[in-house]
Amino acid sequence: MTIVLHNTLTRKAEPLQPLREGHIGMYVCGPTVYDDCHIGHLMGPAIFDAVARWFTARGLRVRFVNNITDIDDKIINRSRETGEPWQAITERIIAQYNGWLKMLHVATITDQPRCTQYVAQMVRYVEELVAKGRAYVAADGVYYEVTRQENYGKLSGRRLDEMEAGARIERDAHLHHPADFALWKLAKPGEPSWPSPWGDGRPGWHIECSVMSSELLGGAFDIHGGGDDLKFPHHENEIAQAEAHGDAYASCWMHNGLVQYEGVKVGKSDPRMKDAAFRRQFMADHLIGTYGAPTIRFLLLSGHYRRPIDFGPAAIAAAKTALTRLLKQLGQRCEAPAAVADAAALARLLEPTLPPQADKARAAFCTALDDDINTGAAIAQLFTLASEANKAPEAQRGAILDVCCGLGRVIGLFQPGDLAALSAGSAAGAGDERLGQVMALVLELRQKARANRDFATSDLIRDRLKAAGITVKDGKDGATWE
RNA sequence: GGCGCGAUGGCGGAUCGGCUACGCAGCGGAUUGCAAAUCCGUUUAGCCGGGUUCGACUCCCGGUCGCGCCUCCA
Repeated sequence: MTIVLHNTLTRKAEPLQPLREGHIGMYVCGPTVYDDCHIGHLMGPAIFDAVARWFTARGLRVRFVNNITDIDDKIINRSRETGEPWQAITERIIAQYNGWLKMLHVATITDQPRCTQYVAQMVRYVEELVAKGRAYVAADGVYYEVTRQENYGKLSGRRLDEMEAGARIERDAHLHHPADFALWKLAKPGEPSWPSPWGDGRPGWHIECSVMSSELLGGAFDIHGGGDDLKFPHHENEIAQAEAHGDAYASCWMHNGLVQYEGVKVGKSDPRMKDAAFRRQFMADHLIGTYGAPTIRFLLLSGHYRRPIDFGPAAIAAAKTALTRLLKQLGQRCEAPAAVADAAALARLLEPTLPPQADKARAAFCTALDDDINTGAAIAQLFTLASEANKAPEAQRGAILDVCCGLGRVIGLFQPGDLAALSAGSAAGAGDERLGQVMALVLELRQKARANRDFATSDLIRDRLKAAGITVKDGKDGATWE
């Protein structure tokens, strides 16, 4: 077994070689908590949850750190605009964020450090950078000096002289170089602040990840993940700080593709975002409320993590249809409690003898995930397994579906309650008990009509209900509606 | 201007030097009183021009187009 991962730093696929035998330290940049969660915030955790789950199934012990930026200019500004205390904003959004992660079955995060909990360590870290002559104190804070670094820009593949030529970097009088960035920002009156040798203030954005990752995972760790948009400047600057500090930092960098709409990235300053209805399409509450959390997880995993994902309504609806079909076929076995699969659990799934085609699909599932966590190709094998189950003799069917369900669960699909979560969005009012009783009566009367071969009455009932937005389905165990 | 990524069937989206990806939609069939649902089967590919090769969607070179980053972003 060898897991191969694409490393952004080397731009090559490399075999995963844990720094510490049997263990993986993984750090994934989390959100700045100043506003309601959108799908971009959830993408990283969901994707890297699948990564962590696969590592676990392959016998590795994963420490998965996902930080929270809970102090930042945006938070301060929001508080000023709304009057809500900044701590109240961050607490509220963190609770919301964790709620969504739970619904998406993100279960592998082991640490969720907050920036404000590590300010003392950050101050110490910055002091060391200043002492080493890699940072300098200016009028409004402490800055990292990029020109003192040999290979600044190696992650994103850019050079300082080229960047200087770029028209979009504005010269700031007190910076030694336009690419220098803040390690510590001195507070203006009324702003939240922490003490430091340079005066009260708050940490810069990039320093928190360098500090928290090394605090929790050590100065050298296995994997650093995040959205593709963080490659520069955020991750580049993390590397810069860590190297100046004397740390090896992350061996492998993984970047997930970003949210798109009709082929174009949906970003913070996208002109389309000015339209409230457009913006709403990407909010977590809208997506999860409309399509169900399992659909969103499924969609996120149905391609390759490095590719962007288009969140057009048609694509999401297709994902929902496909997932619903699988879940229905798998049935009750998805409702059993599911733990994150370890090596023993995966071994149990690989053990049963299956018909050749199903066996091939099962093997292909693992191969796909070993190959840079190709969840899309892996999911395709789940469909193949489901299809093979239908073709197989009755006696083998259950065994194939058990394997299919089990494998899906390895990447966090097919969890208890998923099918219900999918229908919850569409069947408005289904939870109404009185409506349920009325419907039971209506269907009973219709059944009587059908028994008498009075199809005119039977169809009248069905058509009228259809017009009212209720679909009647005759199954072999009686009719159902939704 | 610099750096990087991509171009696959009606749509989304993988793999692979010769063998069905897969899903959605469509079509045909089974089932059904008729539908729905379900199941089975199935049509439609690989930007353009060169090259390597017995053979390329797959490798190499060139072009075209699209996208991302170079500023806040997950």
